[in-house]
Amino acid sequence: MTFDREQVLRDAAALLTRKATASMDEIAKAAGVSRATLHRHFPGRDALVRALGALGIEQLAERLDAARIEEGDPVEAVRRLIEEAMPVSGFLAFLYGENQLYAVEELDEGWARIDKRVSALFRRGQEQGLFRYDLSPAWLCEALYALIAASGWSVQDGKVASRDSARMVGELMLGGMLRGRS
Amino acid sequence: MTFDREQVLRDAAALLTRKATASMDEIAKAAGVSRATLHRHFPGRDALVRALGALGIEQLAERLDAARIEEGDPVEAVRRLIEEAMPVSGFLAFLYGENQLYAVEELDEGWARIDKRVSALFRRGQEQGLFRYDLSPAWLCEALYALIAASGWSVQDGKVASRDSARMVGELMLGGMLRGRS
DNA sequence: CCCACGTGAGACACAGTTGTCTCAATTTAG
DNA sequence: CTAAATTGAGACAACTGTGTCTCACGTGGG
Repeated sequence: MTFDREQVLRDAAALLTRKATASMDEIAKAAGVSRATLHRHFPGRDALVRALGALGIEQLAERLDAARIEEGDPVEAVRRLIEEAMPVSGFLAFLYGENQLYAVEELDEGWARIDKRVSALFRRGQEQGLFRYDLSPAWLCEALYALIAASGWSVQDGKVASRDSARMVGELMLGGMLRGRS
Repeated sequence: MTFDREQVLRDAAALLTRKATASMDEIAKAAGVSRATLHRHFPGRDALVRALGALGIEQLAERLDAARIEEGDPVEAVRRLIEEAMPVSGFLAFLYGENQLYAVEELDEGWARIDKRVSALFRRGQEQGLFRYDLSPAWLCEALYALIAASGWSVQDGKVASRDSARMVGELMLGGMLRGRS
């Protein structure tokens, strides 16, 4: 049967986010392949972790592109960002978690680029008088990633319905950061 | 010199939250003791993890008590809760993260009790017409833990000033969940 | 000053995991 | 149907981390 590299990396990210100490054998089982096959495609645990980090960065960047966060009304851009990020919340949780499974410069750089774009969106909203100034863009970024990751876990744990998750994150996040409220 | 059990567990929690794969030697170094001493006080990695989980549960419960979250105005109770939880955000991040370093029933039970009290606070606020109904207590709990944990990391990373962290969490959280807006 | 207690350092045996390899079985493509 | 490609299973060597132990050293109390 065919080896679905992307699916294996998704499964690996999901497991490693919850159990960073998972062995290669456990990862292989979670991905539905054998340990030998995993080793054929990734020459070592380190290579596997780097590959899933790189895929995560790539897919997150694609989601930001799809959300067109540099365009239009910042409030709507934040909503689109949340909507688009949900399907890759597993990768976001992995990358954001900084669980130090990786210490790869190119992943740090990739993450920094993503963070910069999101931070710029929050700053843009503040400059337009839409978002509160007293909540720093740095904090708003951290909060957003934490809520998206948390919602991914909540969906996985059945605590939140998948179709509700973007709205729940969006309402809480935007409700807290919009200006013009008491 | 004296062995400060609580400080060692705090240091261990801080390291393990960021690096779940940290070895006993790394944990010992982070705590400023030798691996032999760590093994003298905790008969194994498993015992250490259980001990820090138990301490975390105990201290979080004490913080909830100090915050008196069952009393008075729910909005003020949430503020007090956030304020009191900040000093133990490291333990919260560890327990909430469910990184599966532990699978100890008594820790799960302890966490479930804490979660129940926090959930009851959100429900009480909803019943009094103060908090939005469309954001479930389950989600509000997850979001709160995620934001408190994130703020702990942000302080540690220098992205947020320690004195600002409770306010940042509180404004975002309460701003998003209060009724009578937009 | 002396003794008891506790720690750090390091050695050592053991267990688990990793990485590699081989072979049989399965799948896929022609 | 056949051949090539790929996978699963398991063996094996090497490596890492754990848990235990011993000894020397430092600290504190009497």
